[in-house]
Amino acid sequence: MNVVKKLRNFNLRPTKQRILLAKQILDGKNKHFTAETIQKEVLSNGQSISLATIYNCLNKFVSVGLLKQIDQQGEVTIFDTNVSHHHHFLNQNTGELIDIDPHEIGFSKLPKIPNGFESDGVEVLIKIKE
Amino acid sequence: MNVVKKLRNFNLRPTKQRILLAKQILDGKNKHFTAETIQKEVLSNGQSISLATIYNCLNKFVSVGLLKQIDQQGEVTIFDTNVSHHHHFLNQNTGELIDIDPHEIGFSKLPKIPNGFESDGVEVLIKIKE
DNA sequence: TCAACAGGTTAGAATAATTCTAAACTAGAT
DNA sequence: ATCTAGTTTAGAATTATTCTAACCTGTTGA
Ligand SMILES: [Mn+2]
Ligand SMILES: [Mn+2]
Ligand SMILES: [Zn+2]
Ligand SMILES: [Zn+2]
Repeated sequence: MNVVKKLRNFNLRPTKQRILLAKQILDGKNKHFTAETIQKEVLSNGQSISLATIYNCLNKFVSVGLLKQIDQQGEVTIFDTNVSHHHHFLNQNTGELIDIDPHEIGFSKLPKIPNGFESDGVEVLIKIKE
Repeated sequence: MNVVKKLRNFNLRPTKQRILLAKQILDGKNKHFTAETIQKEVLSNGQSISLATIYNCLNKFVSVGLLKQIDQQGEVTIFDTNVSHHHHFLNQNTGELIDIDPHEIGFSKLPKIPNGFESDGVEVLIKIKE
């Protein structure tokens, strides 16, 4: 079981629930999802897991770097399986996020970071509409 | 009363509450604030206004373009009196936003907008920490 | 001028995403 | 097999925001 190994690599006990979630979301494909949508997927798969556990697990996954958390527009937190540095299109009609490879964006000018601070990442959001 | 004129310009009835808020936030200085922080300011000024009204007014102000709404990190909505196109530093230590003039950022490369869509704005967020 | 009404305000209830509580369970070590 | 720290869970709590529905007020035009 590959997923168990991955969890162990991140010092996470491979519990039934974490394995279930990891199989669901860490399958190599990049996804954006919410806690609720994941629960629906799991339930419609005939399996079950509490929402509290999903939040516990997803937050844990984020804290070890298995997921990224994206807070944006409105009130639901979106999780992102693409933990490498990248940017997003935001489809304003649907709320859907689409990854943008960092190589597709180049800067010719950037502001100086305020004194006493250091940069902790630059995120570009390109809002699009039909 | 300048504020009344401004409200009228935006087809907003200059009610007591809107005038109070407009004086508080549309004083020419660029600010980022939440509904709660505005209420605290108003109350500590000896005046009073309900939170529902603050939300009603701020949302109205946003819908006519007097304010911008910024949803970011967590659950409180931040309003921005700078309605012109600009970017932000996000102080990760405090959650504070700092405006970045669009002239301070230049792009040497941007991705092509997906077919059937058009760009509706590019927002850069530079996360900083001490 | 002022009645009429569309639009605005408000307290408090409702909603909804997320976190907390505290009791039951389990993975992994010895 | 036993122990323990870590995990899961149902349901309660929290909290930002919106809704409800009754009351109020700015504006207008007779
Ligand atoms: Mn909102
Ligand atoms: Mn959160
Ligand atoms: Zn992404
Ligand atoms: Zn700003």
